[in-house]
Amino acid sequence: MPAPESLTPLQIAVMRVLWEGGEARVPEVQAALSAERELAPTTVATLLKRLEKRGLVSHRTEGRQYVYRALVDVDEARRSAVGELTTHLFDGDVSALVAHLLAQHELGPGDLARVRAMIEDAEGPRGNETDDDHE
Amino acid sequence: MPAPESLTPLQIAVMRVLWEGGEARVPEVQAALSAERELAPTTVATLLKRLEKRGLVSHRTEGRQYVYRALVDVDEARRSAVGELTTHLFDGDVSALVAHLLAQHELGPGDLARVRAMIEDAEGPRGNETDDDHE
DNA sequence: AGTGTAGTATTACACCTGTCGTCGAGAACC
DNA sequence: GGTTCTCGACGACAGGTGTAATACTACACT
Repeated sequence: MPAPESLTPLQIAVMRVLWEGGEARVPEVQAALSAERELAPTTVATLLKRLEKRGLVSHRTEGRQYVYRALVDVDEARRSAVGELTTHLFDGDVSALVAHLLAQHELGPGDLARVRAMIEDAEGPRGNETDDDHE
Repeated sequence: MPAPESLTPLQIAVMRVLWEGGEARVPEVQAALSAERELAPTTVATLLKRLEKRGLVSHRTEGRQYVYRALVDVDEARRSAVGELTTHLFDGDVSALVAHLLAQHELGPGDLARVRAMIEDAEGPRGNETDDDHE
C-alpha cells in the first residue's frame, strides 16, 4: 500500500477523522474538523478527493453521498512519518530520536517511568535481569 | 528564533550542511548535497535565498560570494519537527511515540539497551530509587 | 581597456496545497 | 410539475516548492 508520503497536518486531521470513525461523509469530517478550523464543505470535499487520488482513502456511494474510509491505517502513517523524521533529522538513528526526547525534556517524569516499563517489557518478556533490577 | 515551521526534506538537507559546517557557500552546499541529489548551483542558491527569506539562515558577504550560516540550530529544528509529529499523529502524547517505536520494532535490540540506559540515566542520576511520582 | 568568468539576481514553470465559488443533476417538497 | 435543496464535479486562485535557464555585474587577466 502506498507509503503515505508525508501528509500535511490538515491531511492528517482529515485522515484522523476516518481512522476514528471508520467511515465518514463530508459533513461529518467537516464537523469533526470544525473543532480546530472552520472549513467550507467544498473544501473538505476537495481534500477528500485529493486524498483519494493519492490512494489514501476510498469511498463508496450511499444514495447521493460519498462515504469515505481510509486505505492506510494509523500505524502505517505513523511509521512513515517517524521514518521520515529519523531519516532526515536524526541521521536515521532511532535511538538518537529517543535521546533527543530525553535531552529536550519532552518526556515528563511520568512518561519516563512509563517508557522504562515499556522497554523492560520489550527487552525481556522472560525475566532477564542482567543488571541491577532494583525494586 | 522563528520556530522552523516544518521544513521539507530538501530544506533540511540544506540546513544540515550548514549545521555541520558552520558556514557554507553555495558551491559547498551543492557539493554536500550532490551525494543525494545533483542540483544546479542556481537551484541551490535559490533554496538558500528562500530559506533566508524565511529567516532560517542568513549570510555575510565575502568578496563576491555569500557565506551562509544557519539561524536555527539542529535541536530547535528537531524539537519543532518532533512536536509536530507528536501533535498530529500521536495525540500530543510523547510516550505514545515511544510506544510506537517499540511496537513497530523500529528499535533494534541494541537500541533498546542503549535507550534503557539513557532513561535510567535521566530518571535518577543520583541514586533515587523511590519512584517519587509526586502528584 | 576589453573580455572572460564567477557569482548573484531575476524570471519561469509545473505541481501541490489550502480555500472556495459556481454549476449541474438528482432528490424532496408543495 | 415546478421550485428548491443537496451533493458532487469543475474550475480557480494565491502561495510554497523543486528545478533551472537567463541576465546582470563586478573582479581578474592579458
